[in-house]
Parts: sequence; structure tokens; C-alpha cells
Amino acid sequence: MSDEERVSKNFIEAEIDKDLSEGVYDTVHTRFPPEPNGYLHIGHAKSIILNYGLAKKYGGKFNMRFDDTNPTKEKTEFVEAIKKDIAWLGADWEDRLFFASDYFDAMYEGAVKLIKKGKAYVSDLTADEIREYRGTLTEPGKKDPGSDRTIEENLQLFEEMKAGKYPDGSKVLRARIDMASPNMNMRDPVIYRVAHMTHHNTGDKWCIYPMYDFAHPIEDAIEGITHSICTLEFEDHRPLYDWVVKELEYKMPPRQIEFAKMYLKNVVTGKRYIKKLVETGVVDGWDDPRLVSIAALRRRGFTPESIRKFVEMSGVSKANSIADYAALEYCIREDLKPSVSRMMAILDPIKLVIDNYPEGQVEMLKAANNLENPELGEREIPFGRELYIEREDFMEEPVKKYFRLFPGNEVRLMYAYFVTATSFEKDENGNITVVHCTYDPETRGGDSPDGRKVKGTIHWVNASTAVPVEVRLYENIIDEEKADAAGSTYDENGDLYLNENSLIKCQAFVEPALKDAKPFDRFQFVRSGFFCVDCKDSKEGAPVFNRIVSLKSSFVLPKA
RNA sequence: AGGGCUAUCGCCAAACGGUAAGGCAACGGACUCUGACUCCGUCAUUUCAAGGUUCGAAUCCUUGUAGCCCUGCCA
Repeated sequence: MSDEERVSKNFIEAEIDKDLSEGVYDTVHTRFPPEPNGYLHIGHAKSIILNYGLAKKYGGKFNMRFDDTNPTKEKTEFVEAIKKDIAWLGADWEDRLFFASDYFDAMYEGAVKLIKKGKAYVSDLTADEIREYRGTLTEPGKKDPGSDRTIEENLQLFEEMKAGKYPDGSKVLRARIDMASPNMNMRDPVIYRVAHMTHHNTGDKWCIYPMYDFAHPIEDAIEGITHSICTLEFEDHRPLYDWVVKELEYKMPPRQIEFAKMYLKNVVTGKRYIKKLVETGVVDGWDDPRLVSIAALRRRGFTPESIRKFVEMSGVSKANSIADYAALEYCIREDLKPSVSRMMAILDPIKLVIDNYPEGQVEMLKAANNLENPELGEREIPFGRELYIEREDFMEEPVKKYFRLFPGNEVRLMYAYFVTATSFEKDENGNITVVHCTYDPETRGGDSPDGRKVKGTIHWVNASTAVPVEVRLYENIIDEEKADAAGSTYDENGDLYLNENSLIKCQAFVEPALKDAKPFDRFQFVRSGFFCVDCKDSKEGAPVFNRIVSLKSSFVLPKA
């Protein structure tokens, strides 16, 4: 048995197995049904991957469907964005792209059928009155006066609603179920409302629109969905879902199964906060790399594979949960580790001058692109007398167990030579600006012929050929402490709130090969993390790098 | 006359009456031309609590406790 087969089934798969073995269904057909009223985020990704994965696993089908039954909130603009995100995640709906609005005729017929069965009636109550009549959580509701109407009356009234005879809010169609039900959803729910609105798909054809609870089961049934998977808050709606498919007499009614949404720790998810962040200019839109919309994750540099892995790793259950962002980070590292080139970039530079290296000379040195994956090949890097190294790679007075550069210490310049620090210069503020060293010409390539070892290896970029680029670090949405250090604040609910300090921009120096990096190219920068070329702000010859994730841990100076 | 759902390690999450998987995180140690990676090791005598049934309980029963959802003409 392989590791993969050993992974236990989640509870939805267990239910599907049961349905299949009992002959309730002979196939599995799932769907992802977003309302086109905004952008998709990591939470939706879970639903998409779950639904698509289930269909694939059981050799069934997966539908894409826009649940567009409320024209007041929906826009065509979102339809395209959502399709793009889902396709990017790898969920393939083939030729099955549907709109709930395509079924408005069938839904209308369904409503007429309910009226004819005496299971629905037209109400004249206002929205406020309906609320009053519905009762409370502990008191039963009251009978709607409209429920005494005859079938003929209801039929005519509903027809007139459809014909546009009544203004918005004046009449609704209600399902006749149980005004005393402890389940509020069953207290004669409204199933059709009047709304004189232009729909993004059907235009002005309709002025009555079905409600979610009535429309959704019909959509599922029409498409032959077997397992209608949704989130926990719809659990109380399941009796109504079942009521609709039963009263409408569908031969193979779909079945609703609910799972718990998953939240991520320390990320901004609330729509109104994001809106505020956009309005105040803290973020540059819904795809700002600090956010967790699918588009933001894509722009930041996450891969579809990493998100899929994250979802699979997280599992599915009915217990509310908040996942660690660290798990997402793990997934992207795992994906990128073997697949991207490992380049050298200096984010916080100081100069290293090799005093015994010939002035003006530049030589080319070979470097493996990824030592763990030889398929990625090699490249040549220019090397010269003056280099940039990381500020943290030199210490005037080394602390214990520091084995990088300090006066008198020998280290290896990665893929280059052994060097020994000799002296250094400071500016008027006492900051080190230049470190002087000598190199051992015998150690070209990074090994000493006499077998001498060095404890430290540091990375570098040749100063005369270095390319200055903008590098963006997003430290603070990952970890609470880092967020605090970066000056982020929290709202009254304790949710993390970003401010302008949440983004750190550095002017970094990179290898010349990186000058022509294209949007979405990904690299590992030695000891700095994984980076992706920004798709919005990069220009020809001047890539901007977003840090996707840091390496697991960076060197922290021990306390002196 | 409220109803529904959930509770297993810091975080996810298996276990379906047969004696607490796995992953993330964390912590040791080895290795290293990235203080990364990799490797090796540690990490729940106990499953929200208290009772009960049973040879045997995370699983069944009882009673509590805590959290989430529901009173849109939103989805």
C-alpha cells in the first residue's frame, strides 16, 4: 500500500462511498457555485479543490455554475475573474459552465407547480411584517393572511407578479411549510421576490427572482448533481433543500453535504477591512500580495500546486478551524524547493573589497542552478575585485558560534574563493560600509587544494555588474510578532489590520542574469527566501521581486 | 417552544467497541559550497467535564460545560 492510499478518507468521501454502495447514486457529480459578487479567496479554493477533487477521484463530473439569482449584487466583471481563478487552480469544468439564471424558466415552472399543489402562496406582507409574523427563536410564527388564498388566486397573482404588475417589495411567493417550525428556514420561506432590475445575464426579461433556498436545489437537480457540497451555515437549510426537491418530484434528487470553512491565522479576510485598506491606499487593490484572494496569492507567487497541497493537507471536517499560515508556507516551499533556480541577491548590502585581486579584472565562475536538481543546469556569474555582501554576514566583533566573516576569519564566497577579512571602514554614524579582505587564488570554485575547510559560506554579487532591483518583503501577515514589529495594528475584533509598514521595499543587488526575469518567474535567493517577479509593477529590464516566503529560518544573532 | 452543529497535542486531523495514525509547528542531534535543504530522534498513559454500561470506551448511555450557525424579499 502506498502512502497515498494509506491516507484515510474524509467524512464526505465516506458518505459518498455509502451512497454508491447503497445504490442511491451510480455516479458522482459535483459543482462549484459562486455568486459573481466579488473575488475568490483561499476559502473558496478549498471548496473548488474539494469539489473538483471528488469528481475526479470518483470518475465523475464537475460543473462550474454561477449562482446569479440576485441582480442587485452581481456583475459580469466578477464572472471573468472567477473563471480565471478557478482555471488557474486547475479545476476543469470542460464544457459545463452554467448560470443559475439559465434556469429561470424552469424555476418559474417549479413555483407554479408548488402553487398548484397548494404548497405555495402569494403574500402581501411587507418585509417588516414578514419578519414580525415569522416569530422569534423561541416563539412560533403567525399565519400569513395570504396563505388562505385559493390556488387559482395564487396562480393569477404570481402570473401578474411575473408580468410586472406589482412594484418591488409589494408581493412575494412563499412556500407553505410550517410557521411553527423550530427551524426558522421552514417558517414559510419566501421563494420569489419582485425586483425590477436589469440582470447581467437575462437583461430585463424578468422582474421576479427566485431566492437561494428555492433556486439552489433546482439548479443542482437540473444539472444532475449528486452531491451538493456547501459550508456549515447551510446545515439548517438542508430540510428546505430536501423539501424543494421532494415537492418538485425530481427522480434522482441531489443531496446536500456540509463541511466547515477554514480560516487562516493572521490574514485579513473581512471584505469591509479590505475595502478600507484599498480606499486608504494601504494595499493597491484586491490582488495586493499581502491579501489572500486567489488573485493576490497568484500575484505574490504561490503556485496552484502549493494551494492544492495545502487544501489536501488541511483535510475536511465539520469542526471550525483556523489553520496556521505556516502550513501554507510549508506547501509553497515544498513546491519551489526543487523546481526553481537558486540565485544570489544582496538585500542589505555592504561592500567587500578584495585587496589582492587584480584591479579591473572580471572573471566568470560556474554555479549550479539548483544543487538538488541537476536538471536545472548551470550558469556563469561574474566575479571581480569589489563585491556586495549582506550586512549581517560581517561582524566587527563576532558573537559565539558566529562563523561568517569577521576580522581574521576565512570564509567561502559561494562558488568563488576563500577570503579572509582584514579590515573594515565605517561611516560617520558608525555603520560599516566597506570590508577589506584578501583571497586565496588557489581556492577558485570554492574548494581548497590543501583540503583546508571553512565553517562559513556567504553569498555575494559582483559590484560592477550587479543589477539594482526592487525587492518587496511581506513579513507581517505571517506571524503576529513580526506583524507587531512591522507596526501593524488590530481592529476591535482582534483581526490583523495592515498598515503601510506591512510592506518593506528594499533596493537589492542581483546577478545580471536576473535582469531579464519575466512576470511570474520564480527564484530562490540564497538565504533570503523564494521570490516571484511581480506581474503588475515590473517593467522590461527592471523586474520587481515579491517575496513569496522566507526560508524556514534565517540566522539570528545569539544574544551577546 | 427554540433548533441545528461541533469538541482528540500549540495548529490541522485520523481512529466507526479491541487498547490514541499522519502532517504543520516546536525541540535535540548529524550532515552541509545556503546557519537553508536532507537525515535521525523527541513531542496526547489519554480524547471538554463528571458519572454509567462493558472483559475492554475517544467511540455507546446520562448529565453538564464551551464554541459556531439560524429570526434577509442575501448567497
